Amino acid sequence: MIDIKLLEKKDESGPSYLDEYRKSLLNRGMDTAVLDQILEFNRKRKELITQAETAKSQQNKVSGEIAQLKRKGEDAASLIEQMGKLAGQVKAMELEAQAADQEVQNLLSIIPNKPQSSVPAGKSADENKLVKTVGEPGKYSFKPKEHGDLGEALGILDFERAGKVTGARFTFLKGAGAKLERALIQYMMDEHSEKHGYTEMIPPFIVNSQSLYGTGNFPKFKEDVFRLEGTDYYLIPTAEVPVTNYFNNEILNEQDLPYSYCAYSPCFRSEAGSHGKDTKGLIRQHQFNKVELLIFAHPSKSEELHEKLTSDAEKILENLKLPYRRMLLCTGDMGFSSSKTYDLEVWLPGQNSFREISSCSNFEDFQARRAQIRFRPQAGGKPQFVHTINGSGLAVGRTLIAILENYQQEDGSVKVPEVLQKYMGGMKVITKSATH
RNA sequence: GGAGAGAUGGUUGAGUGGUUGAAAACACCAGUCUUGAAAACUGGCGGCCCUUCGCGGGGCUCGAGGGUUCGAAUCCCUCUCUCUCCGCCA
Repeated sequence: MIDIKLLEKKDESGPSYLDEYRKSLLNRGMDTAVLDQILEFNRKRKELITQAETAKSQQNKVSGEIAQLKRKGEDAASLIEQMGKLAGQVKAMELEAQAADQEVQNLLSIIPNKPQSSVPAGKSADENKLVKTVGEPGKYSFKPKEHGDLGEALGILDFERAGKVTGARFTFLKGAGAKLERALIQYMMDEHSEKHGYTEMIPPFIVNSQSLYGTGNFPKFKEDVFRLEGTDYYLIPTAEVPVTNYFNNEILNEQDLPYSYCAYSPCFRSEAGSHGKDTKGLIRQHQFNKVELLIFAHPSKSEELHEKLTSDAEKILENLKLPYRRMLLCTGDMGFSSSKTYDLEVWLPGQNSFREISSCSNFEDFQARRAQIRFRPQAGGKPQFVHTINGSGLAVGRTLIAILENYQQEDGSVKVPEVLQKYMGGMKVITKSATH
């Protein structure tokens, strides 16, 4: 949620927040008429509130007088009758004011965050900016295979049976594949909690609609999540949802910031609207594992901590010796709630391309405003919204893909990255004979 | 799933229809005292919204949402959550 007060603020000296926000909507390829509607509804809302509150003030005053009279044992019948009429009017005015407020909230909840000034304007992923490339794609004396073919041949991935048991976009991991997945989770959690200062967390994998609203998934992207029928429970699309809402409706102490968490969870996505996209292999599944990094930051520190969080995620790729690049997303490719996003893309020789493996965003106060997460400045001032930052550190399924494709050998076996070997019981190579 | 109890400010905890936004204590902040700290004393101390340049004024808020009433923390209804006992269960 963006701050409506900023939208209303006029700036004599330069372009106003409203002007800039309007421009950012255009950069995302969106219509800006909604802004005028919001401002108009808000003007109306204030007018109605003032009206209703004047009447209520009168009501409170006379109620007090009635109490006085009664206490003295005097007659208050005429005042009570008079108030009976006023009570009806007050109710009507309140309803009107509430309706206007609801309009404002509804419209406000479907407009995206305002990008930071360092975010390049652009319509699509083609206009994202390359920040850096780390590592060299390996040289192969043979044609590298895709992970799906490799995994099936090794007997560690089974797409067909998953299709039978559940449906498309699900997979069985088996033998060394299951072990590798587990090793990756373990390794990432250890690395972030022991070396990067995050507190481990395993959140609920099911949340209510309010939490999804808090992170910005609702109301606009309802169709992306799985709902448990007949309930207000939803399978989480990412640990970001439960963890961000961990502090919802709380006022934190300034000196306790930042709070940093690394959270493991499976993620469930309906992938509505992606029919026909990435149908092969593990790239786009309805269920996948992820280790998520999340920081509740002081506003003055959020940019710095966004950089740190992104580097922390990159460290995993570097330790696994996987070539990757960091992209700065342009306005058109950025998520709804984000003010700035870096994507980390890992090199996949089997597909001869870079694919997203982590997305690290600074949401500033956009989510905190929705979820009401604040801190009290030490000077005893008014509570302020914290900034939230999060990113995958990393998507485990896609990391497994990257390992299969980057570490494959001509005979179809796959070497185990050195840092993972101790988590794999010392296994150095995954071969077909190792599993059945 | 059955039976019961409960939800009040940062915390504990009073309060059952009329100056109760809410006693008290603790915590916290500021000041006095002190070389400093502690103790003691004094004062302050929820959040949101409308209005005002500011001082200030006003409204809402006692788990959430409705209702009764001139007036609700207090009465009624619905929901959520917590606790105890029983059943079931990894």
